[in-house]
Amino acid sequence: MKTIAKDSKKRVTIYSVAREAGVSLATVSRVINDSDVVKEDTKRKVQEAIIKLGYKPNAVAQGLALKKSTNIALIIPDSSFTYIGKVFNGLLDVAKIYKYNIILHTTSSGVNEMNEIVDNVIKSHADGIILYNDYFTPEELEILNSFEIPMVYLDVRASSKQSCCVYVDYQQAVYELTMRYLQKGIDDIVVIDDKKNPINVKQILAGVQQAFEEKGKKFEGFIPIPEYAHSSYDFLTKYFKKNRHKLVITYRDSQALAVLNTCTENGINIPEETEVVCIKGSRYTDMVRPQISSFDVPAYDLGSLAMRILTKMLNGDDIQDREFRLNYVFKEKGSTKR
Amino acid sequence: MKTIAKDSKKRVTIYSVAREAGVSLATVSRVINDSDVVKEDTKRKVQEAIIKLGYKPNAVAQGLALKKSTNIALIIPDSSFTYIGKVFNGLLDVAKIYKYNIILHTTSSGVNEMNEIVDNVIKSHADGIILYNDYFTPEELEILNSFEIPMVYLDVRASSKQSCCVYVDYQQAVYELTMRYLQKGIDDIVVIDDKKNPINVKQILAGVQQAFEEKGKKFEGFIPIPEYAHSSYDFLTKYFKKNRHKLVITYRDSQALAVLNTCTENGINIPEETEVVCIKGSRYTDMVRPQISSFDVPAYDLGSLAMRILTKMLNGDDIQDREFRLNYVFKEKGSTKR
DNA sequence: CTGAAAGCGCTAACAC
DNA sequence: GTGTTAGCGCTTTCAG
Repeated sequence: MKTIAKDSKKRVTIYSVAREAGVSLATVSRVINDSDVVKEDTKRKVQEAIIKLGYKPNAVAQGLALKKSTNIALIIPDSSFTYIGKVFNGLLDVAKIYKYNIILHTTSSGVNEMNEIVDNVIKSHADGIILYNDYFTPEELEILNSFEIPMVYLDVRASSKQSCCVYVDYQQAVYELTMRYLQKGIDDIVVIDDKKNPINVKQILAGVQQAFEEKGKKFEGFIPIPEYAHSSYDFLTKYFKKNRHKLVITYRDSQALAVLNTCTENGINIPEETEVVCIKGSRYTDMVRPQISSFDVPAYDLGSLAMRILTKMLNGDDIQDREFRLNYVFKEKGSTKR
Repeated sequence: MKTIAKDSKKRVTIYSVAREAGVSLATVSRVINDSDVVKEDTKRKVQEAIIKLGYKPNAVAQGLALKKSTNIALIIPDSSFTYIGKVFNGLLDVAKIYKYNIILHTTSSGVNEMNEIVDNVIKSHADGIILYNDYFTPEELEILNSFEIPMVYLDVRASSKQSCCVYVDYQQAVYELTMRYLQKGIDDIVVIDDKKNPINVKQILAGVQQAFEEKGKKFEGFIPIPEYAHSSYDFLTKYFKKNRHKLVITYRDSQALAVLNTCTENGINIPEETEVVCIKGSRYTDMVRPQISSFDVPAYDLGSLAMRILTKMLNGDDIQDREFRLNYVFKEKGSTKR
């Protein structure tokens, strides 16, 4: 029995299917695109041919014809990954060298590689962009915007005519937190810098300052991480050997852990003498002892909402709100007093 | 002064550049592909036009013409992400619904969606595949392999004619570890199950069993996580309230933490009474107290090597070895005795 | 050294 | 309902 050679290495195209089914390629196209004008009978024939040949439409060709690639660029700082992140870093570095795109675009702090990324995003004809918590300069954003690709900022409050954002109001969260302490008469509050999340730290500072100002005080508790420090963990370990404060606010879980460990090891009781709050709670803030009080951020929703909004934009739907705020919950644990 | 309308929303193509430079599109193509046959003078003209118009080649069209997409599919279980992973989960779930491909393909345990993933990978014409630590069934792999797309397994030891692997020999690592304990006369050793990393657990078990067998003993210390358990963390928390062992081996950091916390809270001294080893060390295994002894796995290298090998395969280079083993280092910390 | 033209696989008018 | 055909933007022979 002679069939279309199944062992031929040639990828099966819409032509082969058409031939096999004895119809034109237009008809096959209609079938795979669920057009309802095709007669039930022909449709069946085509579908059988598709299955028989194992045909799968070539998305690249579809992309060319439709002028849309059906992929979206996700731009994200490589520092955002934890363990598995390292694997990604490796993958992506080399992929970049060899010009293979993993459409996960990561940015590394310092290096001015934004142009390269914009380039890649444009060339790959991403239909939309999701930009996670990153520090593009206004000029770079301008360039990105000039291509008028729908974009949503993730975890950052910013928007423009072509973009929306999904964010958590860290400023408000920290404002409320600070306010509670100030009302208790506690103002020895410090905020730890986080080079990897400058935007968030800025928001945290804004929240603290807002509270201080409202109370007629001046906030001076910002603790920068010096350039020479190996890591913020190292620096904090040293800093808290000598200094103590009533309330320490950190963004990342690892920083909160550094404070926790150092204080404990130096006989400073937590939370009696020093209280610690981590803004971005994680599984780990719950797994250490004492557990670290933190904000519960709806990470999943942040992602899904961003994507959902982007698809709406791509769909040409009318979007009234451009900024979507998600709520947080303060989880009071062992690192703060009741 | 009249220039090609810069405010026209139409994306600039190779034609526009050709017109602007007063050459044919073939020449432009040669220039952007660094062909050396173009006269220096024309090349310059073209390059100027490119810059003037801000031309960027359309990778989709190139993909069609060259029959290669220059992107590679990365398949990875969604459970592999930690915090940032959750964001991804959200992004990807919705992206899938709307048929937008983030070329990061994630698989979720349980659901039989492998076919869908294979489909996507094929349709998107990925030139290569990296498969991270996942549990495709042999049949599914068969299908994937049938397309003869170069593939590298990451963190799993497996290979075939079209695929290579980059892995860490967990079995050997655990074998050595177990051997040390057995030689000290300690055989109350348990291995904790990890539903999210079945392959690795299998390797761990193999290592332990190998050591036991060599010592003429039978290993019976496998602790499965029952189906009804909310999470392995919860289960372990309960289990170690009532049971104690000399050495506990876990794969994930969170499981080691669960053991650590529970033992400590129940007055079991670590490492004096119970020792804990986490196979996959992380930043967190170092950040808790006591620090958890673990294996240092070269995550970055795992990723970069995998990608490097893949590019070689895509390049048609001859590859003699198909399996690449990377080394681990045992980091002895506070959760084990010296 | 450069241009003309075919073709990559598919979609979308436009005919019939 | 279904087939024909003209692109989508680019690469690559093949002429000149």
